[in-house]
Amino acid sequence: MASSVLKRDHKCAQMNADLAGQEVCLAGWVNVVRDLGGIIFVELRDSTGKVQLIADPNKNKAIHDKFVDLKNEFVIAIKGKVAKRPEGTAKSETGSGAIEIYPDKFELLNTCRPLPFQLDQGDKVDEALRLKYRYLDLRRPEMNANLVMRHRVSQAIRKYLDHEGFIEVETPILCKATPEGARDFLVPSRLNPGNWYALPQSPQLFKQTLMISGVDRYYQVARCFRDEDLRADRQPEFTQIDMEFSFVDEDEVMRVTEGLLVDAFKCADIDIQPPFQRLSYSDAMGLYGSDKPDLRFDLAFKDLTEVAKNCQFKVFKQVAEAGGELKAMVLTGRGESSSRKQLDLWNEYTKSVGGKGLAWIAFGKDASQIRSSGLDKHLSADEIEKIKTICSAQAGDLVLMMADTAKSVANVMGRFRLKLAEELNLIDTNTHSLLWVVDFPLFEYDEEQGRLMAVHHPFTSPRLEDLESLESAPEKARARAYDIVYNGCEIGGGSIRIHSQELQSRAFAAIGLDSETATEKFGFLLEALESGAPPHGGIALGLDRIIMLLCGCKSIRDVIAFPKTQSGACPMTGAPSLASPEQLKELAVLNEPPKAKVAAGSQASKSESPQECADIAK
RNA sequence: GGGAUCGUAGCUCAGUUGGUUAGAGCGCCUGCCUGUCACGUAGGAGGUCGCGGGUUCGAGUCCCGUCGGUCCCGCCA
Repeated sequence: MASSVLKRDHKCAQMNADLAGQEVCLAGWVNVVRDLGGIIFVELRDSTGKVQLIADPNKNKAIHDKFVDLKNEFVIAIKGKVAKRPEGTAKSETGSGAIEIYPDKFELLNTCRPLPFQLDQGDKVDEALRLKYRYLDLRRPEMNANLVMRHRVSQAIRKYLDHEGFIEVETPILCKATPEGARDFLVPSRLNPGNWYALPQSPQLFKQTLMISGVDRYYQVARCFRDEDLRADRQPEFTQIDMEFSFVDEDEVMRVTEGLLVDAFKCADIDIQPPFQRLSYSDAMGLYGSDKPDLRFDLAFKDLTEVAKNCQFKVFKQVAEAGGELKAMVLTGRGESSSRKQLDLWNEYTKSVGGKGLAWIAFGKDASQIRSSGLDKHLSADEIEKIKTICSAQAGDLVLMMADTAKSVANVMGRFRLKLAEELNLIDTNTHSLLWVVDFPLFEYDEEQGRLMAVHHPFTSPRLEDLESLESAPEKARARAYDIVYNGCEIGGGSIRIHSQELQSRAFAAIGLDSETATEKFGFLLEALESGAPPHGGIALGLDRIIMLLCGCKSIRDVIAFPKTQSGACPMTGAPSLASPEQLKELAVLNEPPKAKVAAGSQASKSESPQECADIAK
């Protein structure tokens, strides 16, 4: 087909009644054809919107003859006069719905085969199919809008960071594997047989190095790679807004991040007010059972451990004496309306997520009316009154309680809190809750590996007052780390780094990284720290998640142009696929005989014999 | 690694206790229709019930396995 003769001079969204009488040239896709037998209406869609074209056989026979053959998703260009729609036929008062176009020139730029799914039903179509034909999926205005939102936010962020004195620096994709953290993606090195690059889990070490290089403030819209199992909000490759600052403290990192988010949220017409609330990790866990609490609703935990300690109810008392906790949530006004069946269901839920069970007291409107999970038999009236007081419960309220180890109470009640909020519709979707969670512990004991692990990463600075405990009680040391949480989602996190070689070595030692291994893995960093490293710190924001939330999507796949399925496959291209024996040989990669399992949609690889690949292993 | 759930026409789905020729809406094809905007209307084509095995006189339906999608746990500094 010849290239376009007609030259587009307008976009659909520019059409309005003010252009009536003017000649315009538009190009786009046929959204729908409504052929009434005589007159034909064609909806033209481009990246900005839709506009109605008319072919009237009495007015322009030639155009009508061509419009008869149009089908959905044909690509056309037209030139014609804009006309205000006749009285009573306008679709909207303003914009392109108020006008229609009578083309007098027409060019068919491309046809379109019958498609595997209808674009106007895209939101209902199986996601595997959408991914296989992603170009069609993205053609849908809703998906297109997500891409535009992502672009706008990225632009706003770049502009903001430029103003704040950041420069964008690109860091390598082919990196060195790191011992801590997620599983690495590995890339074989042809030039160094048997050696492997790792794809970066984040540009962490490079950005710290840049600070030592005298780059005052760095940022990057950085692709990161982690070979872990996928979730609705996790892809094997994802994008971070990665930042690092020289000569900085927590307050400045937070100020800059807050300003950045203000500008980003503005792209979605959401106004947020800095400074954001700050909550310590221990308060977050103690009050909400989560290190990323959703504060759009309350349901904060009340601590009843004192009551448990002194009561005669064995279940409570034993837990309290063993160092555990008794905690409660109060459901206002649900004392009478919550049925036994409902409470049983909740009890079952808490058990299903690892809890030991739910105790409850329902206070009736009349003070003498109390229902409970048998607690009135084990607790004195005095103790029940005490519970009521500590919980600030009123007549008609329901108190839900759990006794267990602190860790289990936080975990189970934290989840239960979210379930209740959703089930009872306690979340006001118009509120936007942003908060900082601070004072994370520096290390956490890992049962599996039998050693301490860095909670954030091993370059995180301890709080100055906790320096001593690095050796004496490392699990008590708090980190100069911070997470940013939006509506219960972690959208970013960072820390002030260690900038002294001596302290960095102590931190490595605390997680059992001996100096030999540390030197092998991070020798360059330790050397760099000795070479005039400025104090520095930074943060990384999860761009995919932020865009997902701003777009109101349930999965980051909807805001990533070409995402992967839960098994890490790309149904459109067929990645990953088997490598040829020649490739493997050249890369000096021996492979196990594959079990003939081929990733979804992997057409290219189907023709290859797994046995062939196995042969060169010998 | 584990749990849950889904897989029937191009798409979205229905399909009873296992029982005749597997249905609907949309899309597609062929007509008719001059102000539609989910256009209307008449007709037509279109099925490896994901795949393999089993039970049964008989399987879309029951059982086992397997592949794929999604959600979750583990995992993700």
